[in-house]
Amino acid sequence: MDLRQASYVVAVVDEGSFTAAAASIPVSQPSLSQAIAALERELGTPLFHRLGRRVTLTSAGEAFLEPARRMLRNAALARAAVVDVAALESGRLDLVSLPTLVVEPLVDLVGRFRRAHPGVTVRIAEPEDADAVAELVRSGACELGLGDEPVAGPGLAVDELGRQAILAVLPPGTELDGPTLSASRLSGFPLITTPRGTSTRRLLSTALAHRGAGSDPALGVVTDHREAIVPLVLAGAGAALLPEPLARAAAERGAVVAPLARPLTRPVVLVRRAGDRSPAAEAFRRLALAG
Amino acid sequence: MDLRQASYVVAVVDEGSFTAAAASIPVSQPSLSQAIAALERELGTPLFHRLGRRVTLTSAGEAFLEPARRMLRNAALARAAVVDVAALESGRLDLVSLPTLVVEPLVDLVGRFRRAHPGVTVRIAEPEDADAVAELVRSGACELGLGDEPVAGPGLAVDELGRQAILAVLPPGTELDGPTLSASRLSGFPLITTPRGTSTRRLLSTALAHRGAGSDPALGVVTDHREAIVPLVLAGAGAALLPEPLARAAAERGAVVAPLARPLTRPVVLVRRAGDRSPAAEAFRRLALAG
DNA sequence: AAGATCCATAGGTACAGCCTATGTCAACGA
DNA sequence: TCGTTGACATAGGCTGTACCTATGGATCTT
Repeated sequence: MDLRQASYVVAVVDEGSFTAAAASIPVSQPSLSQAIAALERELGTPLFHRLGRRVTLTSAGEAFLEPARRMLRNAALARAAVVDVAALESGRLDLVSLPTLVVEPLVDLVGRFRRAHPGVTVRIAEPEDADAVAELVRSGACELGLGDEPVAGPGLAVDELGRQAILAVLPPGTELDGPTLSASRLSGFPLITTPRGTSTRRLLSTALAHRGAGSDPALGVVTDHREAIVPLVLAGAGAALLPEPLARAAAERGAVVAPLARPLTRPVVLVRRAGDRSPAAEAFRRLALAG
Repeated sequence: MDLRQASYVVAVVDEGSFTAAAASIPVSQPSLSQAIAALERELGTPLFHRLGRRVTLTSAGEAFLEPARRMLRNAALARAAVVDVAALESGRLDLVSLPTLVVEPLVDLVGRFRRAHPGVTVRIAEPEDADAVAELVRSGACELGLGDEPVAGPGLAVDELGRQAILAVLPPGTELDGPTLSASRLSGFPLITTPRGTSTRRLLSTALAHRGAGSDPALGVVTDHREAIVPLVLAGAGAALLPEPLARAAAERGAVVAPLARPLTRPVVLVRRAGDRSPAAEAFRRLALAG
């Protein structure tokens, strides 16, 4: 017996005739006939009734069919399992992440992934703006994206990994009149943020939105240099809204940090193409979902 | 991929080395090396770490192993299923049965078996005496035996198919003094039976045993011609003890039939060799156990 | 350091699978 | 009724591959 012979038998059953089966494999009809005849000779009994121009399974053929299908399925499984493992031992995983999510949680995830699969090179792309995360994933330029919006476009799927609190970061020495900061008090500060379209800027707009529709915050500094925001706050240039991990780091450098009176959080989501199932991407996703 | 290649991989894992695996298959060591190398080339990744004089599975090999084992198991299953079916479409089933069990239940079982498996020739042997049923099965001369004793000798296994009532069969016109017949009343009749060693004779001895140890019944006629017993009773030559199916038939021909005061039954058992599993015998056994 | 052991490689032979061409038989249509 | 069509079987030739023996190279042991 042979995987080839078994697959020929299955093909004949599925296609209904030797000729159609041979065409579907593809192999010549005589080759298929001979292979099945050899199998029948080996097993000592016919698997098909030849009825002139029709064939049907004998009872022996019926008995053969299901184990043969399982055998072929397991052959495919064995092959796929090996290929998957091999793909996790070499290859590349392209990620894209909002800048504010790189330090937390991305670096930890990448670290753990690299330790589990040292053969896989990880590349982390930087998006042009907040919408570019989903766009890079959609286009296939990156396999997975880390963002803060559950963008459920066609062909995209998202997993929420958790939520981050958004905190106000104020100049050193700022006096607080309570454990939290009202939005109006916040807008009393000159605000430091990044240009329109960035996720940091969108956070700010969201936080101040209830003050009045369409009114822009009073901006103190707008900069492309994200890494300058905390130093600017420390230098007294104004206040900023930052995700908790960045805000905590600023607090250690002397900034005054406080939650907003109306607590603000944002989701951390992993974006992927719905159809894609590359082993490396799948392993990364499982790792991210596990914690 | 190939059943052959997969079995080579499994053999290497089980034997611990290429050389030992090759010896166990058997195939030459270079052939096995080449076959595995070809498989690794096809899959695109090594399945074994070659560590000088030891080999261990790679992670790809680990992933390959279990599906491969299932695949091979299903291949064996497919082959066995076909062979089993084929054996039920041609071949022979040798049975042996006590004469008193041939009419009931054997003929019905054989009838149903033949209808289900018309290609299988059934041969029914006649035992020399009651012990010969088990002996013919033990020796392999017959595959299955129908008897009335749960003989659990070494290598033999039995299934109880049910129990038969043993009834007294009395000459026409006999007056009964109740719904049952006492053993002493029975032994008042001259008794008709078969020679020592037969199951019919043993039944008689069992029924009368409680009257007194060792005492033989008062025998009227002892005959090898089992089919003569009922006519002899009808002719007034004496009484007999017969299993219910035979007794009922005698009653229709005029005999007076009554159960014993101390009800007597015998088991109907199917005897087989413990190890044997011929498809025909197994099919017959299932049919018998199903009722 | 030499021997033993194990896997890989090389070279050659035989078999097995595939192909094209053709034969045979059953169903269908004129 | 007879030819046509469609489907499986058979024949012959070719190629690839699985097998073998012989040998090489590396590692562990004595």
